[in-house]
Amino acid sequence: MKITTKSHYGLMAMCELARRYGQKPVSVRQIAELQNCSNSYMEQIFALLKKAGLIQSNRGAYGGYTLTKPPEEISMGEIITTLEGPIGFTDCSSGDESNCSNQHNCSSQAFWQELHENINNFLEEKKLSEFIKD
Amino acid sequence: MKITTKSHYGLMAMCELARRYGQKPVSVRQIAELQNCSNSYMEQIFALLKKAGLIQSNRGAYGGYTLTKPPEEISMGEIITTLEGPIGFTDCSSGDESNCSNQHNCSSQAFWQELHENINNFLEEKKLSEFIKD
DNA sequence: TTAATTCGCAGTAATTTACTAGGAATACCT
DNA sequence: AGGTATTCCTAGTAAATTACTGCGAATTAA
Repeated sequence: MKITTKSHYGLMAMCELARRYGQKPVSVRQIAELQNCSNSYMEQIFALLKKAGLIQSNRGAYGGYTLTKPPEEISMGEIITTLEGPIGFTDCSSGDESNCSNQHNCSSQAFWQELHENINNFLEEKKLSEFIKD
Repeated sequence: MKITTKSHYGLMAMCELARRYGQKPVSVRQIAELQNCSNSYMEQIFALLKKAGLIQSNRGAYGGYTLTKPPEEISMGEIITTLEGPIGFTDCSSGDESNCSNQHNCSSQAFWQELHENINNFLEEKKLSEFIKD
């Protein structure tokens, strides 16, 4: 149970955008430099966040990215699932039991479902605004 | 944020052992068959669980594995971290900030730590006994 | 002694991660 | 109009991890 660098970089980037919410767009380059990350890789992360509707872009010189809504309205769940993919633990934990080879005796699927819900609830309640420094 | 098949199989196996707690040892083969999993692979999973002290083995014919303590005293956290490795999200989330390239502005590490704690607490409180069928 | 089992180690194919690279499209500024 | 800074798009790739397979030795109950 690890998270990938995409979430790591991506969340830091979202925090930076949140710090500058309401100001001019921030370029990928600025944020990539701040995090010792290559432009290309950071671009891909921003593309995911944009596709999910969390940020919007301005192309061309002096362009960059801004949040689409205030940091109070962005949940950590939105960010993490965008970057990490849906939080699923087993085939059965998401409701589809058809792939479960041990349907009759399997009591562990109930656990995966509870864990799933616990994490999702936590992530939905936590908002980006709670993690802005200064 | 996915779990691996090791946890999937391993937890099911632990549930089976829990169902038969106090009875004769259960062989790897029996459990592997139940789950459409190869003996070899299941053996490796059992080896991890044994190394962690969660189960004990009896070698030779009519041997197998049994839980080392009652299912009420085995937390899901013990099982999951044994099979999945320690639940760590970033270098900084575990307290060591030395690898964090953006120490000064980084407010996201606080979040990883909170998530970490949330999951760990959940896993520590949940006991294997809650997920025994019949 | 035989059969059933754990134990231990080696190897490997498939998948995922974590990038790198290059160029096209767009928009601001002079 | 031209130069520069940016997003956008796609392809490729090395390294790591996952999910196994296979073999053979050690052990033990019957």
